[in-house]
Amino acid sequence: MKTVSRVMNREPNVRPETRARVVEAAKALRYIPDVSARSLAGHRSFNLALVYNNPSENYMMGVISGVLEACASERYHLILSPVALDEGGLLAEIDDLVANSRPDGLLLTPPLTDAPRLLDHLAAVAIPFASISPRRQQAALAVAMDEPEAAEQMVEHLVALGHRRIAHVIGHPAHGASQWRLDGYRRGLARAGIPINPAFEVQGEFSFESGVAAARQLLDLDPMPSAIFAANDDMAAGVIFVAHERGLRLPDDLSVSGFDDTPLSRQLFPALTTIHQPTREMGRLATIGLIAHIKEPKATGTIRVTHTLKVRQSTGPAP
Amino acid sequence: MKTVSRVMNREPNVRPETRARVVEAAKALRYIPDVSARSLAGHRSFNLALVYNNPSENYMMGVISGVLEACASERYHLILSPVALDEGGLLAEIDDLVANSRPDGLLLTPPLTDAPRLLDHLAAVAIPFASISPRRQQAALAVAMDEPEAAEQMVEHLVALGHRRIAHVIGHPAHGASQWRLDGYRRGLARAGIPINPAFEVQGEFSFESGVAAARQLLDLDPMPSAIFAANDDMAAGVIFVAHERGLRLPDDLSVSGFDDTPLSRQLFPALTTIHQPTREMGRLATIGLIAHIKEPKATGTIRVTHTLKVRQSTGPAP
DNA sequence: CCTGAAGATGACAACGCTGTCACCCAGCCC
DNA sequence: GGGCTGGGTGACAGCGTTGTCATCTTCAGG
Repeated sequence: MKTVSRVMNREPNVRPETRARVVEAAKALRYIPDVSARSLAGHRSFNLALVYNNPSENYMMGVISGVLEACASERYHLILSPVALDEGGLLAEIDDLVANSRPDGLLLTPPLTDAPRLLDHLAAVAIPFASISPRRQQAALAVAMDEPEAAEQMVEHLVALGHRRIAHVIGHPAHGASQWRLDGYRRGLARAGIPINPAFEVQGEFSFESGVAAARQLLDLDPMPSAIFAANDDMAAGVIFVAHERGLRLPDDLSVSGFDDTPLSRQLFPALTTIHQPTREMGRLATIGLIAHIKEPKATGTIRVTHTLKVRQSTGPAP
Repeated sequence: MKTVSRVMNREPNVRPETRARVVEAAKALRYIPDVSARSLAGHRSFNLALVYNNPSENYMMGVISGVLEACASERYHLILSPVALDEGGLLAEIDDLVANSRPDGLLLTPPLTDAPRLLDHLAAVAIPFASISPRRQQAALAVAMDEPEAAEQMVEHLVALGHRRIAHVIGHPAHGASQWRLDGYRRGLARAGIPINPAFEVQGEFSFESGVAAARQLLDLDPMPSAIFAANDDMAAGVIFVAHERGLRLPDDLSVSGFDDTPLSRQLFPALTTIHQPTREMGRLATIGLIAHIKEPKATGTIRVTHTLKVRQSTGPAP
């Protein structure tokens, strides 16, 4: 019995021949270990929890599908935990989650990756977690993209098209990505020798509506920017909306670009130039890394993934 | 010990006074039943599986969030199971799911709600399931909207704006909703005394790209339709894309409408007139119903939810 | 050939609940 | 008052694994 257990769990110290016999017998009998019994006896749940509070459904769907893929191959289950952001509620919800579902590990997405009290709390209860795009690596494991570099590259693209009056719609202040992308934007301008114009940096919060508001503000300026780089696709959609509203031709009168490459970016008119963020891959890698870390606590580190500039029709030569 | 079990499971035959004492003690000791032990001893997993194969991420996110809400309140876990559609793979994946995760019930979304071999299989292995928008009620429990009625109402709206040349982009042939919406479209025309024009019914498959293709076909007609009603929002986005491409003014030259009221519909320009489908609520109700059915197998039936016509800026008076 | 170490195997007791069944007791009927 | 019914309570044996530890086997080295 114990030998079967060893074989099913890929543990060492079983003769290859014995192992083969067990595997064969299991197949013949269609034997599949019972998850409940395994977790009761083994003190682990084979559950991972994906904790999120993210305005963008498209982003989450990408992450989720990657996480699911990895979970399936590692025979773990995924618990989705949408949570509130306010600190009191957040900690209570996490406690609830941990008490009830006893996940073996957590996956955090921005902005939860940087909620100090949450991180302290997780450290206190000693539950391993992996972070996707954290501001700083505080998790055992992190998956990240070079966001400033990507944003800089977007500015470069616009500069190459002849733009000099390039505006930026900043993301939600609580997300690390907002700062990174803003930094990249500024670096891009600096590299092109374009001075920073404070009026061209408008605060948004990653939502479509905030993009609309920012665009109205920017397009009221005189001279108005010839290109607007929004920190995500949803806000870029808001910018495009306002541009259409005002009868501007895109990209002739105004270039617009986004960040994330969500499905939305292909469905807008004109199709949106954006940075492809491999959300699915990030979810997958974070999950695989987390599971490895659970099995072998010294497996830690940061995994880097690469972005791609997707040039579509929403950007063109400066007027 | 058994009495505690009864209290925690809200079983009858415990004196109110005893019950209160148990509840109090549980709170004082922060006692929370162990899920693994409960499922091992009780032969149920407290897992529900949401099985889906759906092109629309927005639709699924709506359903998922409703399902999660219900799961949280009923203390169940959700397992997400994206599956292949081809029959061989599908059944194998379901078997795998059932063998490994032993869910207490399944939630099906279109088009899986109508895959005959899948339904037979589920009946054979005697696992309860609930269907969201099934073509016919074959599940113990179904949640549905009056889709033909909703589509008819959309046509009515267009007719009221003076449109007579109203085209329809049909959804994916495997989805029951496609037929319902087509039926509703035809009923709407019939009621307005407008003859059906076969050239105005173009097959799509619910994707943005198929909407683009359908739109090109429809806008090449002479005379072209003055309004295009697409069977979902993604295809409507495709129609809007092509209309912009051709320099048509919306809604002055062409009215466009969709179905589902996904977030996309508010982010397009002009904002899309569509039918609001309460996906979140449908997910929630299906889940609650399924859990009720698991506890009490004679709880069956169809739950109706109501739609709403959302008039936005993509439809206007006929030219 | 013997010894010892390391590898391989298996016996057994948990793990923390629930189903079953026995028991107790109050209240009711005759 | 005796017998019966049914609600309330709890004892006990699993549920199907894994961790621990004992035992057996193998093989290298003396």
